[in-house]
Amino acid sequence: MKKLTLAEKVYQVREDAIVAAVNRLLAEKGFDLMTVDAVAAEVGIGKASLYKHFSSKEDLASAAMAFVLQGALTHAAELAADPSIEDIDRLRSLARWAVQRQISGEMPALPAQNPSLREAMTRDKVYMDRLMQLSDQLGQWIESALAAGALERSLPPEVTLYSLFAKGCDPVVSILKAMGTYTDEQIVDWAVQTCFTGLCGSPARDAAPPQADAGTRKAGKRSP
Amino acid sequence: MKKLTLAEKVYQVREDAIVAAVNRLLAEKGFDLMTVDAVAAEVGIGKASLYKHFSSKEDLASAAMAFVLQGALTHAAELAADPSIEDIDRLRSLARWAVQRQISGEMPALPAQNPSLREAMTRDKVYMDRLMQLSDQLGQWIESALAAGALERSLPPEVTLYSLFAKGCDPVVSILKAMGTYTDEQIVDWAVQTCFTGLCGSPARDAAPPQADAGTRKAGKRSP
DNA sequence: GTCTATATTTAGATAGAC
DNA sequence: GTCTATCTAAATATAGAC
Repeated sequence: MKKLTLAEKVYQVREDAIVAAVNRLLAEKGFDLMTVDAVAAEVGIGKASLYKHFSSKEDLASAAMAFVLQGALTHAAELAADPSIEDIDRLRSLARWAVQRQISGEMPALPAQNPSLREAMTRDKVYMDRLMQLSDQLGQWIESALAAGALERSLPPEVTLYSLFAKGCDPVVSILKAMGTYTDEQIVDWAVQTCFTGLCGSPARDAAPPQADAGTRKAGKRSP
Repeated sequence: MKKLTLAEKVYQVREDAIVAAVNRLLAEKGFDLMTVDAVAAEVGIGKASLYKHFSSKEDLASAAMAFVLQGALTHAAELAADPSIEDIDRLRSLARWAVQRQISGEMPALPAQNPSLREAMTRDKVYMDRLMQLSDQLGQWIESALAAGALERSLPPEVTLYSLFAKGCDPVVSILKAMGTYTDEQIVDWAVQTCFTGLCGSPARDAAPPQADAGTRKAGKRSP
């Protein structure tokens, strides 16, 4: 680690504030509806100052995703450090982390169809490095969980990997959240559950408890 | 049914062509990157003529979704007419229909976060009627499948319903399709499979066949 | 490096002739 | 109803003073 001058520290702090603002706005509005003006306003700086840090709107989005990936890598490292956890549960925990981040409004929503955005992200070495690092880690856990019989054998590891990444932008989570009927915790549980055991659940399990949803609905919004 | 004059028929045919073009362009580019100019060019008419049929870009998108819902209702009616099918398989078939439509480039991609688009769609009576009709039909099948023990009891019917609708925009399908490694049919199978039995699969089942992926990869693109 | 003010571009929407 | 040509608004990006 290089020691930073005061000016560099100030610069870095501002840049972090920018990334945080972009992160929140991307989660709220998505890439296309987020304007650079709104980012500048949220940070409290002029728009021209923004362009001294990032040379395009696409670069802003890329930096936000790189930041999120940093968080994912940190969480993955914690999971890897605990030898008592099964690999399938490491995958589950990371999926849960992604869904929680989404439901708390901190997961950028990027349109996969935007070519200029894709190009900017593939050119971002920081983003790409972290993405590959995370993919590698997940890939190892997937292989291991497959060998242990904890994952469906007929699914290629790639399919499982992408399915896990996709949980970060599950539209069902947004819809349920917008309804306001259930607690965030309950929605996260369902999202992770449907990801790993599907809508049909585990046929091996016996009948669910009679009142499975007791205490899962928000107070004051119970349906008649 | 009212009898149409020739002029009305011509008008209707052109309108159908517009909806088809919008449908394809929405699937390819998504709402934000689809321009009205591109729609006019694809149909082969002037942009001003478009606005004689639809008064806004949002209305175009809404008409495209209403058209897709019409197709879903037709498929649902066919399933309902065959008494030999289990309700859980009706749900599966409809999910498969949606994924197939997506993978063949005929499923509009609409951003859920766009407020003006949401407003236009909720104001579109045709779209809303079909949406409710389909939701009702699916809701009945879900209740019935739940009673038969074919769906996980701990999941509220709403959650299952939205999860099925969400299969129409599953990003995993797009990613796998873009990779070019697998056949469309194989990708559809996996998408439906992960939806209903998840990444872990059914623990009750015995070991999968040794070479589960035989014949599922596209020719000439087999990995080393 | 930060700001105000401005340039440029793009795309949604419309006027008016036919 | 359809077309060409145009208007307008919004948003990305930049110039130039401090």
